Amino acid sequence: MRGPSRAPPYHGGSRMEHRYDPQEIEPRWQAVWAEEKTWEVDDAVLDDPAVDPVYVLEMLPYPSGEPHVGHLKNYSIGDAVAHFKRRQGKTVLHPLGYDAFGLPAENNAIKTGQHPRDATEASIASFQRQFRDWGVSIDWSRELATHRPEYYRWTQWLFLKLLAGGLVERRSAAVNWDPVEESVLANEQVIDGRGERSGALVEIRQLEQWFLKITDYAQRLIDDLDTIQWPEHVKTMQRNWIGRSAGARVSFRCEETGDDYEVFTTRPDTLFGATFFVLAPEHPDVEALVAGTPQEADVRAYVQKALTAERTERGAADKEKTGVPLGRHVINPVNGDRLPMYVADYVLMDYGTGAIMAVPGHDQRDFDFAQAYELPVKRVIQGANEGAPDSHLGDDAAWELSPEALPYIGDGPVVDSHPDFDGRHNREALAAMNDWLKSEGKGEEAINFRLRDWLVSRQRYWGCPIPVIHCPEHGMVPVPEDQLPVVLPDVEDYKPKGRSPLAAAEDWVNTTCPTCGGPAKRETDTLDTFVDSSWYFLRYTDALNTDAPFDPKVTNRWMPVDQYIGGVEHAILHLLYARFFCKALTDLGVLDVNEPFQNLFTQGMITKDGAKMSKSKGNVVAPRAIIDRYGVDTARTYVCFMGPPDQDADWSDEGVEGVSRFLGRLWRLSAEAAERVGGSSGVRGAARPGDEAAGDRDPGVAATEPNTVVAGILAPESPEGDDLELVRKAHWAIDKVTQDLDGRFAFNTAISAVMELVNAVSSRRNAVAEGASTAAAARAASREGANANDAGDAADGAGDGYAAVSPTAADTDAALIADAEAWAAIRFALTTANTLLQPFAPHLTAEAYERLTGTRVWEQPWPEAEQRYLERDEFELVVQVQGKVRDRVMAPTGASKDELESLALGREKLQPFLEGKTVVKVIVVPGKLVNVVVR
RNA sequence: GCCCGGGUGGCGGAACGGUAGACGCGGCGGACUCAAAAUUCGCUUCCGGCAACGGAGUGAGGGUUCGAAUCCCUCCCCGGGUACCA
Repeated sequence: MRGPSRAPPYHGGSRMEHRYDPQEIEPRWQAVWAEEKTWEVDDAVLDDPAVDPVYVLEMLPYPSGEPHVGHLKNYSIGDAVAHFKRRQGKTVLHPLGYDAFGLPAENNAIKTGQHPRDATEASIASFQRQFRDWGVSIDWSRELATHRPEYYRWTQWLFLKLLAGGLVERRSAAVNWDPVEESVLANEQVIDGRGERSGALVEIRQLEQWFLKITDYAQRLIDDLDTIQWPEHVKTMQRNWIGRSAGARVSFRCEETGDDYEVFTTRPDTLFGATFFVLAPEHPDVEALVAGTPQEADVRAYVQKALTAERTERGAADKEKTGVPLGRHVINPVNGDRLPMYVADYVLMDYGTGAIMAVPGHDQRDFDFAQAYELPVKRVIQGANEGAPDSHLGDDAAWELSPEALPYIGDGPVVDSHPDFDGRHNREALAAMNDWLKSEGKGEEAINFRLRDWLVSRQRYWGCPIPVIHCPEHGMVPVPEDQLPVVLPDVEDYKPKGRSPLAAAEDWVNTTCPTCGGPAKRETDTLDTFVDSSWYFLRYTDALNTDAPFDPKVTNRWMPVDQYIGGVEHAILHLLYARFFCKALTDLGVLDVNEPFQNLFTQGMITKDGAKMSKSKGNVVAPRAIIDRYGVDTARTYVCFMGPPDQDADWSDEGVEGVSRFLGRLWRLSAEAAERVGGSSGVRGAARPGDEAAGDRDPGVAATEPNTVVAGILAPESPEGDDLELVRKAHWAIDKVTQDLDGRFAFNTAISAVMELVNAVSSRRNAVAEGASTAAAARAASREGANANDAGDAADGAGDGYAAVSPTAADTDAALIADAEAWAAIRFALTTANTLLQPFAPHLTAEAYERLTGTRVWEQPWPEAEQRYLERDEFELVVQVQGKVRDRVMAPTGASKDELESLALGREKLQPFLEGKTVVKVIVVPGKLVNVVVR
């Protein structure tokens, strides 16, 4: 029936070669990449000015047990970006490491006695194994782990730089104490008054702690958000967290003691409305103010209660206002009013000055308090709709000035305040009031931030030791640089008992003072792990440097990270700290990186059955299980196909199945096409068992091989008919996928475009293989002027999927040629599909591409769509009446508006809708549609 | 409460202000097979109709426009962040 040299007919999986076997393919290509160190990049390339460095980075994973599907999604996205950039000619840095210090390993140690290092190293080994199995294109030569001395040595070094630069402070502070973890927590780690990890109610304690002065950078941390491309909601979260408020600071003098109390207010325009004054329970002067007075006992009792109250309770905005009078008074500097002083827990010590002027007329909280304690309420801002003297709107009830109208939070004219301001709009008067305050020496304009300094000390074992020595003579002495690292000692007992477990390591704690050589003790607190992860991305740029954390010449060239990818859960803490670190180190001359992450992509969470995955719910999807079953290409492609990658998506086993089917189809078609038309002889790369395909080619077909090279892909020279359509589809896919990948992260639609292409290939292939060669033959014959009827009949036969008649001998030659042309188009389309899918499924596409072309897909430049295949000489014109689609008709691409209009108006299908109506207007969108407006 | 997102078939989701529902899943029907699996072909928003076709339709209600899922206003629901921040 067919020529003896033909490849066996396609039977979908009947032959070994056609079976998609990811378990066989994937390790083979991973071995090639590992062997050739394909993804390693030498910093020396940076010396070449022609090199365009791109830094792609996923957030540092915390290694615990096995990686989960969130990691899979993270690296699937990041790796797609890295591959895409490489193939666009960039030199890509794509490293990986481990955030290895931290509480889970330590808590495990407390429970089991296993050294945290051992547990951590075991987890790292497991993570590393999986990441390698995932085929992620990582430069493993730069791998790091924050718990290793060769890394934390430089964490300590940087800490000392910050210390020398005045950005580290040790001070006694009211801190969040987690009674379960027996450790201090940063404000950011307290969620609803409970420890982030332990869930225990947090207590407030006064302790000596280490702080990094991030507040010095508050303004810059806000301002520079404008210079980076991050999701707007992440920027907003950071802005809110930093919480900049503009207002004024004003001093109130205590009538009885003569002491001044400064307050911060965002509403200096309501100063004249203050009717009382409140201190926070933690305010250091509270005790002294009432000492020896009749109020002392009540105040003490109240403060005691307030301080021990649970934070959740204290923090609730709808909580009833409570407080106690201090029996003291302050004088309002602007009008001499005598204001009673109170202590009340609705005033917080750690915002502003811990003291407020209370303006119940224009503040809800002050108003609530005033109501509860029957304090006077004074209006100093006129409501917009209230009591306007020049009212001309009649006797509307809203115009009445009623006590219910207070508190009035809005804006309006200033009243009953000061002759200079009364009658002016409050917002307008603000600046003048600030000036006036300043000239009168009563206060001044001020900015206040919600952001607090970063508390970095932890009374825990498994962290980076703070490299400081306490000497009885010289106080706090930094460990000299040449004595770094201060190595974390081994201890017997990991359980914190209100102090760091390190305190028990006596041999280690007792040391000598670097200044005087006398006996001294080491600092026993360790650093918050967020410190470790605030600079790791700098270390990658010069990971093997043993003389410094990094060489700024190298680091500055790689930085900033061009594309950072991770979960939104780090939107505030990690990202803010890392930004602060870079700014501080830049100011200290260590570095020149103002913003570390130029572009940020936050991936959505993968849920299962609509819920967050968790062991306790038993709804965890293990990447390992998916990969064992379907291969990693399927897993990676699926997580990118689930939906827009920045959105949450629910895991679907059927969805994975669908992607697996798609890859299988691409594989079989590619394998068959490679066999049909043959790959190039220059096969290199991974050897595969039973590889005989390369030498097993049809010489007849080889003669008609395409010879046009388009962006590294062999393309048919002048395809026709269905072949042309297929080639068009391939170029359409190139265009679509390129746009979707280029900064849009529209991976789901990119993959669906490749699916469309493969579906088109499949149709064409079936038409050709299933006896339709008859049709092709006839088509070829008809080009040579043969009988047109034959062509028609044959084409009909093809439409049914059967060859109605046996091809004649004369037909066979023509059929061979037509067949070869079809296969050339198919091969081109498949080559394109593979090259476009490579960022998602690097193993399958490497194998298929090599079979199809004899070259390595990852070494190929990203393809470019050719305009001539994107354009058509006809398009489907949509014809609307009153905006409703009534007809569609093919129209020439270049047609003028007039031509399109008359074409549309002449359509028969339109007539019923035009009958008895007058055409008022015709809208013509060239290349798109005609809309007829009738009346 | 405030600040961000988001509401589109049975499901995940596509749609520069211009054909709503690409692609995938699921479902239904067919081919192949002794049979099944795998593969493959077709149909699949809803309502009416054998069909051609017609009508409705993107959370609800209004508006702008020749034309709105898309832009504007009001409201409802869901998710996230934040919350006595003066």
